[in-house]
Parts: sequence; C-alpha cells; structure tokens
Amino acid sequence: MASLDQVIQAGGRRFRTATEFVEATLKQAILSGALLPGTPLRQEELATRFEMSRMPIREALRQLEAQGLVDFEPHRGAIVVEITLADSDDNFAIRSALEPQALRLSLPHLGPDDFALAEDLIAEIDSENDPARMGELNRRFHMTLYAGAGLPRLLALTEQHLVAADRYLRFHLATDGDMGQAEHRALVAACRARDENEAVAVLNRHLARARAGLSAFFAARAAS
Amino acid sequence: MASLDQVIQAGGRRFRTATEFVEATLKQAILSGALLPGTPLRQEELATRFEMSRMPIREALRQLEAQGLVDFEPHRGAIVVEITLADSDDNFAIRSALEPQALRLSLPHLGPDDFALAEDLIAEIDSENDPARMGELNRRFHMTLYAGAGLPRLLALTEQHLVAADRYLRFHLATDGDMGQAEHRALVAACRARDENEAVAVLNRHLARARAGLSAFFAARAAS
DNA sequence: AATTGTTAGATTGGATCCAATCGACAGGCA
DNA sequence: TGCCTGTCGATTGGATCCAATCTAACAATT
Repeated sequence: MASLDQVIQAGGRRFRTATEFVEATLKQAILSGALLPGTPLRQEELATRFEMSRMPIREALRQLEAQGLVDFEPHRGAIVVEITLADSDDNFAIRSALEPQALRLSLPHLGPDDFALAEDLIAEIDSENDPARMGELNRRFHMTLYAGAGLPRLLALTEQHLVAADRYLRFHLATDGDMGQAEHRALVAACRARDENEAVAVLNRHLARARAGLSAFFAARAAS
Repeated sequence: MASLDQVIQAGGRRFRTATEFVEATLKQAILSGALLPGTPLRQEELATRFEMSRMPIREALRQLEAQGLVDFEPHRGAIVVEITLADSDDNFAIRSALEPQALRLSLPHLGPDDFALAEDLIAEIDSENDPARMGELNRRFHMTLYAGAGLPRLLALTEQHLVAADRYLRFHLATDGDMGQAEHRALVAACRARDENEAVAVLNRHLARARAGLSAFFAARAAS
C-alpha cells in the first residue's frame, strides 16, 4: 500500500497526539479509497509504517470502529468496512433524514454571504476533476447550507455521514461523471428565495438521484 | 462513587474482552445517572476499581468519546459530558429526524406480533417505577416499532440517541412523572391502522412534548 | 499588588513485554 | 475418506514501565 505512505506524509495539520494523527490519516486513507474495503489493518504493520508503537494504532482503530469505518472483531483485528448496496441504502436513509432537518433549522439563519460561498463552491466543483477533491468540495457545499442550524451534534453527525458517502461517490463518478450540479444550483436558488419546502424538496430529489445512480452501479457490478 | 461498584457487579451479560466490559459498564453508569455530568474519569482510579490495568480503561473511554458520552481532552483526561438545554435540543433535533424516518421504513414490515409486543411494553411501563427501568422499556418500545426498517446503521444510530435521551428522561420524570403513555398508545393504534402519516404525526408530537417538558425543567433550574 | 517564572506532584500518552486467542495444518482414529 | 484433535505461528489483548504534559502552588521580579 504505497499510497498510504503518501497520505502519511501529506496533510499540513498539526496533531496533539499520535492517536489523533493516526486516526485522521487512516480516516482519509479509507475515505479516499487508498485503503480498499476489506483490507485488513494489522496493528504491527501500521505501527512500523507510522513509526510508533501499536498502542496509538489501537486507540485510533477503536475510534474508527465507533465511526463505522472499520470492523473490529476481538482477537481477529480490524478490517476496512465493506461497501455494499445495503450499506449505501443505509447511508442514504440516514442522510435523507438528517440533511433536510439540518437545512430547515439552518435556513432562517443563513445570509447572502453564505449563499455566495455556496455558489463559489459549486463553481469550484465545476473546474475540478480529482474525485477526492470533488468529494470534499461537495461536502463543504452541503455543510455551508446546514451550518446555520447551530446544533453541534446534529451537524457533526450529518458531516460524518456525508464523509462516509464519499466512499460511494467515487463509484458514482466512475459511471456518471456528474454529481448533480444542476440540483446544487436549484438548491441555492430555493434557499435564496427562503422557500424552505422547495429547498427540502430539491435536496430530497438530489439524494434520491444519487441513491438511484449508486443502485444502478451495484446492479451492474453484480451482473459482471 | 459507591453506586459504580454496584453497577460493576451487576449485569448478567458475558463479555469477550475487558474493554467491552468496561465500556458497557461505564455506559450504563453514565446513562443511569450513577456518574453525574462533569465527573472526571481518572484512568488510574477506574483501573483499580475494575481490577485491571489502565489500557482497557483507555480504549473504553475512547469509544465512549466517539459515542458522545464523555469529553476527552489530550493530557487532561475524560469527564462525563455535561447536560445542558442546548445538548437536549440537539438530541431532539437528531431524534426527530431519525425516528420518523425509521418508522416510515419500518411500518410496512411490521405485523400483529410486533404491535402486541409494543403494547406489552406499554403495560410494563405502567407498572414500573424505577426511572432506569422505565427508560429501558421506553427504548425497547420505540425500537420495536422501528425494527422493521432493517437498516442496521440507521437503527443503531436511532437507538444510540434514544439511549442518550435517557439521561434527560430522568430529569423529565422528576418534574412530570408521566412519559407520554397516551401518545404511546395512539402511536401503536396508528401503526395497526397502517396510517403512516398519522403515526409520524403522533411521534412528532410525542417528541415535541418531551422536548418542551425538558425545556421547562431547564428554565426552572436556571431560575433557582 | 499583580504578573511571571519555577518547581513538584499528579495524570495522561506511548513503548515494551508477556499472556491469551485464533487459524491453519498435520496426524490419529473410526 | 472424512472427522476430530492438538500443536504451532501469527496476531491481538492486557500489564507494566517510562516519558511528556498539565495543574497548582510558591517565589521572584517589576
């Protein structure tokens, strides 16, 4: 896994503990697809690769387990969680519950600056080709519209599941290429007009369309 | 904290690892109120109390942090998360997004046995006085109606936030005494009639009422 | 008197070591 | 042949030890 080494080197952030560093690095590696689903995460191997002992690795793996990114079986170790249609549906069910709620609570507190920022992000997505970057921009776009909700746990939970969706997005982009930019624009327009119901309707369509696209992808993969 | 020792002794479940045991025990202690908000969780103290080394304690605390039950600050340790009105609102915003979604997805797959079980649980709540037991029964009642959704992550997330709400429920019961049994019955009735919209409406009222009750409790506490 | 530097104790983060468990494979037995 | 069993290597779970960091109290300086 040469690509993991690159991820370890990258990332300008500073970390207060080794555990934080390992957690953030592994998280990015899993979400970016550098670590494929089903990959076993051997503690000893990661320890030598990160140049530290097994303990920070173990604590990081525990936290990733709680975030649903790795499966942990006692005495058998951790593996990157598989990607399945059932999992994708599960993720969409959660997002289509949380995101409309976040949007409704946020909309009254959003101002022109927020909408302008959202539109800048849409433009950035247009001029981007790297799937990982596109995923991050998409996430920031959505979170910009939800930020007004001001409820930290709701927002953290929403972002966590948006992040998890990045793993699927890669496959979606492989078949489709577009990630619903028209809907992104319609969403901002509805928000500007303070039309809450329309905004939520657009968001739901956006999610349903992405879900359908992934469903088709999994069907095609199963058939091959 | 004499009550913690009782919790440690209790619980008939078998655990495969020490970490699992510590996590489950501390979780129950926090949710039951045996460990009050703000209580520092010293690793060394817990280690001697559980009669094991600090390592399983640390891993358990990491997982509790990821579940939002403790705050972990580097080099400063863990404390039980505070209970605030903002936190309660946050929790309700999440539940009122997830639970209607779970109910909608579940309802088509529920049968008479499920409704009968739900009604048994309502009856059990009627004849129960212990707040901790009532919280558990309430949780099982709600989860019974959501179980048909069949999406493991959505259900786990829903249950996690129902569990978290137990911490608030204790205060609610202290002021109110009732936990919306009338709404529980109306909810099952609507489910039996396969009236999805009515069921969701009842559920939303149920959540809104509980939220209002807690809001009043916090207002009273702030005034005193 | 207020602020800053310093030092000691407490507490956590991380490394190393040992014990327990799992999986695979070889050999015995019906 | 097919199944059970026991041994061995790999890997994880847990214990113990040391290093790094924080808190608080006190001393020194302005």
